[in-house]
Amino acid sequence: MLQLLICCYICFMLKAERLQKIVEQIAKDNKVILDDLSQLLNVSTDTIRRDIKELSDKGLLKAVRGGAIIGSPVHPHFKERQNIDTQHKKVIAQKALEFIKPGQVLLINAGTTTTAIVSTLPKEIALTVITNSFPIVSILEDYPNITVFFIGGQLNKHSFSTTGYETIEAIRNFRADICLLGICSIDLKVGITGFDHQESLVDRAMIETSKHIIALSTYEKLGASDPYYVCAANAIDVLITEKDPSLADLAGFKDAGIMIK
Amino acid sequence: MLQLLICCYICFMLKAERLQKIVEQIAKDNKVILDDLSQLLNVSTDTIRRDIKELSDKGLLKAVRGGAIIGSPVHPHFKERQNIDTQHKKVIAQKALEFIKPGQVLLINAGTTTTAIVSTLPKEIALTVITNSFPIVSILEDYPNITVFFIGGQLNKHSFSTTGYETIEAIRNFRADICLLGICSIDLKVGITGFDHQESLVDRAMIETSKHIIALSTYEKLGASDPYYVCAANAIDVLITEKDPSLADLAGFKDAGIMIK
DNA sequence: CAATATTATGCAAATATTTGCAAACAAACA
DNA sequence: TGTTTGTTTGCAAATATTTGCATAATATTG
Repeated sequence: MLQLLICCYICFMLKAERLQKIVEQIAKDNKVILDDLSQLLNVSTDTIRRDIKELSDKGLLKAVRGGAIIGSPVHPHFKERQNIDTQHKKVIAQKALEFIKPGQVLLINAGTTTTAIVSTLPKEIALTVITNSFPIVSILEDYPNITVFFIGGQLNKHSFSTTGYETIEAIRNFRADICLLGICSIDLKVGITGFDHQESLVDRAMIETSKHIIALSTYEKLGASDPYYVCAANAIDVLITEKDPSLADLAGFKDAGIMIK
Repeated sequence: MLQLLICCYICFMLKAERLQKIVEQIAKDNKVILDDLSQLLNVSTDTIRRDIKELSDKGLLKAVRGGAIIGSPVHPHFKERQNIDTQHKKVIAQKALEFIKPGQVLLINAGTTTTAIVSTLPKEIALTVITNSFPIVSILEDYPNITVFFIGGQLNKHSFSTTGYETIEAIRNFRADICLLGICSIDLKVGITGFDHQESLVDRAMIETSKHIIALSTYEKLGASDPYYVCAANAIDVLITEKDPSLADLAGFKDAGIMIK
């Protein structure tokens, strides 16, 4: 402890280093105290508070008055929401929210964009969410009015989701109002395609069992294509990107009967 | 207890921590006494009273005159349970390991004891694990040679697992070599019983579809009983506790044909 | 019913958090 | 090099929460 103190006192410390030390401390003691950290890391309590807020947003700990305590017993890896805070995804998430109404049944596939949407849902909203994504279920743990059905199957250690025969069979037992579909690529002619065969099959099953499909894609993925076919472009009802829907590039999708947001 | 006292007396304590300790105590003793807590946690009785009211509002306990008792037959939150009895759970985990051989198919239910076992598995072991526990699947993410099937169903926000019709149906599609069953209570006459109805049903389904059943229980749960029946005591093959298997109290189980470890 | 113990409420002091702001600093670019 | 842009950090005022105490209300017991 003294070593840590000396080290921190003498040498300059990167912000990332500080965050790491906070996470380490939480892992060790199950808690951190704001003032202690402030002294230990030689920064103001304001900074520590902001750090804790940041880590809390990522789901790595739980901010409480005066410090922070350990979050859920779910592995941090499942909760890492590092890549979802990008500006683009926030914009898409905001746009998607207006389609989601209390009481609906949502089917949500695994991906950083859909995870971003889920993490921006209002805390008290009442919904039924069906998903095969572990990060999404870890977020929804804290939503008291959301009933969550998790779709079982074989764990896919790369996408943090389940895939395979059991997953697809399980999906077919549901019927959702809206499918929120984070997609790899979409092209008017080729349709929606994906990078992972198993996930493509899951996406297809989700589409088939949902009344309305809302596809989520960053602008750069438009017109691209990947190895595995999911569905035709006009199988979707709404396409949300981070750009202005009146952009010329998007006209083709509109003509195909897809609502652009 | 003395340690707790000293700790609390010396070091500053977050409010959130205090609330956790109250819930832990409830989980352990089924009750808390207001004045005791006040002394133990070094705050006024008013504060404890407000704490109890807060927890009672959340449904984690039931406020009664002079303290609080265990609330509904809902388990305290997993988070608050995970630190209880850790030493015992480590011992049980070590004993359980000798039954697990490479190549086996394991069916594992949700609970802190089974989670402890999984986290002590050797990193390179090759297994197939079927589970409905989110903490367990999050641990197994890092095991390259373990194939994981996750059993879907409705998310149970208290136990971090899935339960319900879909879960039970999905379990019936598997056939496991070994079922690792963390249990609430076991009594020779009454059998194995549980606190949560849904989880009891899941446990039963797991038992029915496994060749060998290894039940895991801390010693204090022996001879106890809970509201929901799971199975007869002799339905299990092995019972592991943290105590020496030659203890007199355990003789009855041996006579019933259960191997004690 | 009276005596006693327990709980609820209002209040004020201490403490923590939020918010806006400005200085310091770093990265990108002409 | 200088300028711009964005991030990080500390400060301070406004706000909110927590806590213990005093007091009133309520429940328990004989």
